[in-house]
Amino acid sequence: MDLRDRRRKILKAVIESYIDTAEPVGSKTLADIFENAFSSATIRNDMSELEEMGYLEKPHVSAGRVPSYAAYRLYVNELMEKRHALSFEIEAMRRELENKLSEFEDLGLAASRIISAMSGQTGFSAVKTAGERVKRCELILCDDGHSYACVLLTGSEVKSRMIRLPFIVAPEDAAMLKAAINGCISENKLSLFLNMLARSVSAEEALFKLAEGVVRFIEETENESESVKLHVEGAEKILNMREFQDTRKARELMEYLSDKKVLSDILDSEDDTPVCIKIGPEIDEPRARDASFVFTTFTVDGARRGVVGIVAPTRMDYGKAIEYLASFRQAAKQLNPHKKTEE
Amino acid sequence: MDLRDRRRKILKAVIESYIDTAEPVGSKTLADIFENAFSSATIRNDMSELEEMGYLEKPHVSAGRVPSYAAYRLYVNELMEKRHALSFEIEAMRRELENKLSEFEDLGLAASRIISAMSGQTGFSAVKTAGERVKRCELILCDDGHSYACVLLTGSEVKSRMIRLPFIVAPEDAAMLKAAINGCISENKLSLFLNMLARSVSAEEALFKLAEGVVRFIEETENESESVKLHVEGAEKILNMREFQDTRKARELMEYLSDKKVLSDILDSEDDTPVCIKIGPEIDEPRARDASFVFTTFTVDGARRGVVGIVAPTRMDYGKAIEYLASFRQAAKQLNPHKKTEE
DNA sequence: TTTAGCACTCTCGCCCCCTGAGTGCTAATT
DNA sequence: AATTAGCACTCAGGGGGCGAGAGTGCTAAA
Repeated sequence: MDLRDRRRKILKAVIESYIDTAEPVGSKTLADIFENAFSSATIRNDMSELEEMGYLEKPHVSAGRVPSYAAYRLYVNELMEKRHALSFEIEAMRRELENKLSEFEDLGLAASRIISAMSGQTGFSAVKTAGERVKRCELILCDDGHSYACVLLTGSEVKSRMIRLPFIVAPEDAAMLKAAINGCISENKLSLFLNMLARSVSAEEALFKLAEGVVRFIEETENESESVKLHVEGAEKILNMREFQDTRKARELMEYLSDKKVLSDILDSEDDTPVCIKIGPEIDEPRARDASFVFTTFTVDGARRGVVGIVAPTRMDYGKAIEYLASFRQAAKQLNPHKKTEE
Repeated sequence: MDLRDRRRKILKAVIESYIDTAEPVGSKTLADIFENAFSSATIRNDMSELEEMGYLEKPHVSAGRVPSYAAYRLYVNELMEKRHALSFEIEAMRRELENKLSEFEDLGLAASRIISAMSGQTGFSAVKTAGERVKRCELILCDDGHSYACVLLTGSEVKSRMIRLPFIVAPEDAAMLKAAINGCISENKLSLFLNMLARSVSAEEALFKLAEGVVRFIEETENESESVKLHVEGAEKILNMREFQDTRKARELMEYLSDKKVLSDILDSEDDTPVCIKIGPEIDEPRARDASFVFTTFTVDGARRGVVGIVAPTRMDYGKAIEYLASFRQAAKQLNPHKKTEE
């Protein structure tokens, strides 16, 4: 039995036991786990070495050992057995995604709910609607005769809104308005157009109201598309965890999670691995010291991009989390009807 | 000084002091509040009467008194001084609502966020999109030449979705498809139509895919429209409160709040008062014993209806909560461009 | 290099006591 | 009859002391 190897085994066992029970792990417990292949004294020696190397910590002198953040990092990088997403899991995820997506329309909301429900942990998502411009608008007269459905097309999305008017606008006028607006969109002269229109018709007139509504909708859509939307779902789940029994810690984490600005910093730091892991202090934020974030980017329709992930105590089950997220990523890809799955 | 009157004053003072400090209130504190208009002994006598009447409770013998649920009920019904929504507050709320609404599009999400942010408490919302049928669909060819924006009109809403196709569908074919589908919508024969179509063209064909996409979108929209969507925002805020320092209580409440089914029960119980209040055990749910719900219905555009409210400990500031919600209600009404505000 | 044995340390739960806040009752006062 | 002063009583909460149990590090033997 190679010494290095035994130490790695011991470290792995400590981490896995701690993930499972949230209790510090003692030498005797470990000896049991290894069915006394080596004695508790041997294990004590190794553990004391591992402590010096910075992988283990003692809450106090007689409490067994707890993995350090460095240990978790080593664990996810090297020690952990990597499961890979099972096809039936991907399939379940895909169905769920399809359902929820039509139920919510909001991609981020759907993503965070699914991942939270499936993993039983707190889920989060950030979706940045890439800063796209509106390319074209359409106006559709509604059956009530005095409302128009305004439809905007960007490169990859449709958005629509009802514009209600106090009076009737003739379809011909609406058609003209549409043509005029579409003409101005490309040249970025919408507000100019609105000013011009204001001079030729009264501001009270329905046609003007319609124009105003359309222009505002376009502006809002373009502005919105630059923003990032964050969701946190199932926040109560992390409260069940041992480490957040301490009310102060729980509160601080909840606060951090609802602080959208800070959270988005983490997500910006995404690297190129499919599933990214941030362990405790790797996020530069004291309130998140005891939590880890596991997340992945995903695409739907090849265009709308997002980040979805799981927040849990640092002693979370990283293997499971990675598995769920990989499944989600795959599932989202399969939703895309006009591209083949690559990976 | 009429005795009845004094007792009411004392009860009011107990409640308000408790709302403020979350500490049981003793006779001496009260004597101070009344600037020794009556002695602590007198107050003790009255308090003991009030206790017998069920309005006050003792956590233990030497801890001062705490209002009972009945006391809060009496307070909101009779004792409390009713503030009314200030116009500048309504105005601020309206602006906020306009912003957020365009930012989120999701009415419920916007409502819960606004009310949570403004009140500094946990906010929630439930929006039922009244079970409306799709009346008409439109298809708009996108610039990429092989995607169609599918737009659905119900009586009061527009919904849109991009349908991407692997191949090109000729605009004439799309126009025909649209006409056919619109013909079938009113007679509820969509699935029949799809079957029929399947017989005349291959299921692989783009036209069929398009038809399928449209029909699915219609079905989803109609199903969705019967559902209720719930949001809870700023859940961490209630954790700051004294009464939820107890982790078990906090967890239970959070659990209850994320249990969408149960929460919707409360909301169904809305009565006809503009702002409805449910105090602790008035909700038949042990996990919510220590919380009160203050909520109101609102309408935007005269059509989309919802419920929005505040959850807080039973000792919340009911006056403020009511004020915020009344403001919100007003603000939502003013958003509606084609109806005059009535109230 | 591994293991058995042992003394040592520290947390945690328990009990006890003390203090302070607030009460209820009684008797005196208005 | 209503109010008030005075006093004995109760009880939660904090602090200190104590013992049990868990786990360690060290030493010496295998």
